[in-house]
Amino acid sequence: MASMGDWEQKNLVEELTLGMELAKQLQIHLNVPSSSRETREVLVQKILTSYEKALSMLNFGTSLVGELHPVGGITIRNSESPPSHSGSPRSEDSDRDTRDERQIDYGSSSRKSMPRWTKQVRVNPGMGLEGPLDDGFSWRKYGQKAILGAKYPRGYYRCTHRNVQGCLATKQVQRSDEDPTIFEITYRGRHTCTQASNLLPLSQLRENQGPSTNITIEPQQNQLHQENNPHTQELLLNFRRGLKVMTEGSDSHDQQSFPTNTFQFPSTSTVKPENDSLFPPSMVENSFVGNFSPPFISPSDSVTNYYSVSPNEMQHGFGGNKNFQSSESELTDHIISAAASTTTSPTVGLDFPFGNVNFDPNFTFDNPGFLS
DNA sequence: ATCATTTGACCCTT
DNA sequence: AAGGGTCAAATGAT
Repeated sequence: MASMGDWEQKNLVEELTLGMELAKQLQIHLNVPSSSRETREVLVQKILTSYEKALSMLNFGTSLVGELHPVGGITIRNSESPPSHSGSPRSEDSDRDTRDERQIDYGSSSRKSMPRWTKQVRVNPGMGLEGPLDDGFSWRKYGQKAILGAKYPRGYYRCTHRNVQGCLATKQVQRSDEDPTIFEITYRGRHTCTQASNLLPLSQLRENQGPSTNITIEPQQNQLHQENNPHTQELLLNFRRGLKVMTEGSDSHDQQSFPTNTFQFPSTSTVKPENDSLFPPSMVENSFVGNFSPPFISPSDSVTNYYSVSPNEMQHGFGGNKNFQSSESELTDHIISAAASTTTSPTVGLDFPFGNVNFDPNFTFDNPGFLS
């Protein structure tokens, strides 16, 4: 992978270390009867966030694999093939997706070589999404264009910090005309902005490691002007609280290569609701898809993930899942799901190999083989 | 006043 | 040449 700056690497190590510490705490809490479930869930969320951030820093190959079965939550599907099989009718785009990104070149800044991956998000009709389920990144819309053969226009977003920090991450949101409840989101490029790591300041996290910590991954000031709806905040809070971690079928997948999966809904985003053509009010009251994107980028060339989102249920919980994609992208190792903390399993299943891992502060990610 | 979105024009890729 | 992607001025929102 491209050389990583010292600053970034240091942050990464810090993040991973923090995740480990949190995991240990969780382990302790699991054995303490007096520990509330909420506390545990908070820890889980922190862990997930921590690893999420680490992955984001790494621009590591994460892809959503497998299925999620929250109580009406989100279904995630991953596919290497164009998404037409799952509802998207626009083979042109899909073809292009698979065509352009045969080689990933993280070191190059050329647009062509930017990593790209696609996921699909389904929003069950009949309810509006309460708030911006976002990926922790701020997106700014810079264009919208009608696409040949598509009923709905495609929205173009870039990282808000493009100018300030030169972050080149972009995403496109395309609503499926066959199934208007499905939105195809294509991510491109890597977030180089510091936003990702600022979402959950380490200092803040560490201050809140006590038994009665509250959610700390709350919107930072830079987003306050954008989404002040208390209801929205509450929803996001619920998302976080509802996060559950489960693993499944995690037979023997190289656990040394971060078999973690995370999905987060940081309440930070500056993306506004889409216009009606893309996001009818009947479906989304607030921008959903516009904000719904994980802060990670898959190194695989064209990965399609499929989310089925039921906003009703999402009020109770949500979850996501992603895996590092090795050569076997079919693997469904770990599933992270979020479900209502009041309606689902009261326990958190954590099979992550957090055991006795220690991170060497001098560890270098240039280490050949680390990522392979 | 500042920042985000909209939208037509322009550029680039195929 | 056609279509997709981006730019940037106009407009809107805060």
